[in-house]
Amino acid sequence: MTNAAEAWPSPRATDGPDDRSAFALGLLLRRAHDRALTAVAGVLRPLGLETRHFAVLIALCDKGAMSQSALVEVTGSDRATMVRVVDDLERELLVTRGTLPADRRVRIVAVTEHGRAVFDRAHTDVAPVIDGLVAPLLPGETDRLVDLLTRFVYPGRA
Amino acid sequence: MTNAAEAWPSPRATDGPDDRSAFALGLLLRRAHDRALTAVAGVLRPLGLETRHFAVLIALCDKGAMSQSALVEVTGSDRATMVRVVDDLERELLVTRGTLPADRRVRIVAVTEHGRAVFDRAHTDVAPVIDGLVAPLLPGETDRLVDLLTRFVYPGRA
DNA sequence: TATTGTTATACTCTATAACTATA
DNA sequence: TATAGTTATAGAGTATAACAATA
Repeated sequence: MTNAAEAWPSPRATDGPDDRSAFALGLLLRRAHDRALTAVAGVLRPLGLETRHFAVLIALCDKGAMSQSALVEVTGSDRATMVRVVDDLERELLVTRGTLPADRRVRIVAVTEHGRAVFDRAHTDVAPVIDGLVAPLLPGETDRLVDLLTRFVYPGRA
Repeated sequence: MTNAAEAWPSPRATDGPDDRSAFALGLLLRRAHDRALTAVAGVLRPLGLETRHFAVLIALCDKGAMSQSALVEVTGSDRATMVRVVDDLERELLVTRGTLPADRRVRIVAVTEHGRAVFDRAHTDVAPVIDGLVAPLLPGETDRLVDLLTRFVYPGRA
């Protein structure tokens, strides 16, 4: 944190919570994501997980086994990355790769018991960090933020 | 960057606008940022700009000339990256690097007339895209989202 | 022909540290 | 000793395309 104010005669050379225009929305989203990523990644690291592994575990524990292509959709990553993420999880025995008889191209990824235990542990560790992240918001505003972001990300859905 | 065309619309991969828990906040922020980045970057590309160049131009046009370290603070990038971004902008004659007599280590970055013209053009082109991005939100909700994100990103400020 | 998953490769980004010139 | 800026480099992340198996 440098004292940008004395850097030049610009009245407010510090950064920009004052700029409320939608124009800064992209930058705002980047910083928000960065803040959340840093905090959550720090908690997951001791468990040997990265956020993308955690994202896959969330999907699997929340919605059940699904194909890798479905996981690609849910997490928004690409299929090449998903192969490596599932490789990692499989190596740690957190998930298994099964086959779908109806379509033998598809690999069904399912969480193991051990995987669910690790997820529960991660869940427990991450929860207070999330609470800390949203601490600047008033009660109810977190749900509001999640609601707005959800509708922003998934247009066309109610 | 993901190809939204492939990820959407999709048959029914059971993905997650239903999960409203704060747990998906990180993933939600990633997808939201990705969506905004893809859209804005597409508009800026014909102008020879990337979003980080645009972020610097926004700061300079909005708050006036400032040092590179101040730009690092505003944009949230690191100083090594900022050197290259300012290099790019300087090469295109969009900004100039000046010196601060009081501290000759500091390089004051100022937007040129040409730079401001390009910024205005970019601003004009990006505005409707932002409007399109926030179209799923009701009137007033965009300001609400920006407000919540701002307080999320800059805790400790009113 | 199209799609799922896989692999290999190339490219971009970022993080880091070393270096200068100033303070 | 500390800071602003610069440069070089290594590592991680991502995109791309080619490929095999299946539809």
